[in-house]
Amino acid sequence: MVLDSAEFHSAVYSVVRQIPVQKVTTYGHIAKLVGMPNHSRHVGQALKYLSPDTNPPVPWQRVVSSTGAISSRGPGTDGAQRQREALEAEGVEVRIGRTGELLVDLKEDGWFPSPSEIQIENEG
DNA sequence: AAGGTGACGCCTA
DNA sequence: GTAGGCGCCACCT
Repeated sequence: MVLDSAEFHSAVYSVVRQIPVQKVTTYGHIAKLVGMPNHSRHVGQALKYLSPDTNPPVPWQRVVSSTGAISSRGPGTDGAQRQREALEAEGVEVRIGRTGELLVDLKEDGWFPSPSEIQIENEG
């Protein structure tokens, strides 16, 4: 498996598509599920390179960092806000941290299946 | 070719 | 509970 391959991307997408509504998981856990536990950053890359018209859709809003924080994507961008709105529209509670960070409760809404509980397109 | 960056995560003070 | 440092590796300059 090569990191920047279509294979890697489709593996990531197939996992993300299996996140249930009103649940969230982390970049790191997805990395583990696709068999590359030290490549959480590349999970973010794969989502970043998603096109809006990807079909079937990939619920990228259900992926957050290991602390439960929604990644800001840098000061001039609205990605974090759009992710918050998408999550709240699904019924997921999003809190605001002291420094204005958007936080979800991983204890309550986290979804961390073992690899055997999911299907990975490339391997199945 | 070389160095910096990033939709991250873990370990240590 | 918070902050800072380091590891990670494809991509961009």
